[in-house]
Amino acid sequence: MTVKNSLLAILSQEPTHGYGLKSAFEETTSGTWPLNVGQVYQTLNRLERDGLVETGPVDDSTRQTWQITQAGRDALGGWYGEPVAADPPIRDELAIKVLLAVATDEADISDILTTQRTATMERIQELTRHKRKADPDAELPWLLLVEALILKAEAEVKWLDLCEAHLARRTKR
Amino acid sequence: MTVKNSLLAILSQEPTHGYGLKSAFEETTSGTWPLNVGQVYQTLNRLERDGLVETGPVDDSTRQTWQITQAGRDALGGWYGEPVAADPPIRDELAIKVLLAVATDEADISDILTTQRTATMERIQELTRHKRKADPDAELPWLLLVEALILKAEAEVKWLDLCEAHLARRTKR
DNA sequence: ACAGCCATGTAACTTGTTACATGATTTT
DNA sequence: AAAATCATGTAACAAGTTACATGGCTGT
Repeated sequence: MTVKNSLLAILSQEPTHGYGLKSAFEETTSGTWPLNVGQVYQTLNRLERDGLVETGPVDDSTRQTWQITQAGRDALGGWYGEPVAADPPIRDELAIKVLLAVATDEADISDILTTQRTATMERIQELTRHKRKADPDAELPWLLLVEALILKAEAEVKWLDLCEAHLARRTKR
Repeated sequence: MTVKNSLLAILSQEPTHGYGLKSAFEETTSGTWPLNVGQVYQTLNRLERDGLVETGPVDDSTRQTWQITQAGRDALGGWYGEPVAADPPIRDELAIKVLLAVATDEADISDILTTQRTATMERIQELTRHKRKADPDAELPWLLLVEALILKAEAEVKWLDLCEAHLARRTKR
């Protein structure tokens, strides 16, 4: 749903052609989430099928633009109005992996935790470098995004530490 | 990939029949992530197609079991050995939503942040109740899971606060 | 007898994604 | 002239998910 709603959000501003949607999405997310153009056209067809967008005027007499319909605006309003779903929480690959490793008594559980922590801490370092370089006036979206990624990564490291503590405690007895 | 690898992890212990895989997965994740049985059979067919599992003996002379192949063990080892992918980071619906709202100058950006924070804080309260009730000896996986969800939710709230601070600062000038 | 769970399986569908074919325009 | 980017579109596939059909077993 994320890609669909994102395209609707961009189209809610002005009619846009396919490639323009790709560019706008990647600009807005500062290149963090690349979007294959092919997927834009696929998604537009699906949105049209569902009556959320329709073809608009041809700009420069070459490019086909798409525009949002009222149903599309309603759907977008619904997306903005509802908190992101947390029930059931979205599948957390790391949590599932660790829980399965614990449940199946996978020998290398400690290795798994260490490997993940190393990777995540390196990531935090890199993100922090980006954050220091970011200009909060000119690049507010980029800064917000970097901060989101850092906070997520930090939460992950905290959890990995908790896991180790629990497991060490369990092994001892 | 998560469901596929999860089934491999369970099968790495012992051959299991379809419904047993569903039960084992839900038990391991303490019911947090329900798994439709139909999906188990679908996934088993795909794993068989890829040579990662094969049909095993029929237990009780009624139920068809499945067992992991060497290729399956290799794939599972790869999953355990690699940190979960962070490049590009997995799509964060909330971050994308907020960034798009900022970029398109969506009027209700403050509402979006408030709605999300309210929902997430309620979630934290509920999770904290679960955490207090959990017995760390008998229910270690459940406790770990609850802690993961709490840490994630807390990071989300922190980020929402940061967003508001940045936006307030921007509006002022 | 009936409800509820255990159990298997298939069909259909959604979302996301990549690979490919094709060509115009722009930059070097 | 070559390379890069802009631009559109289709085919095919991967992964997740639901709905449905079907029947056995178990406890009340």
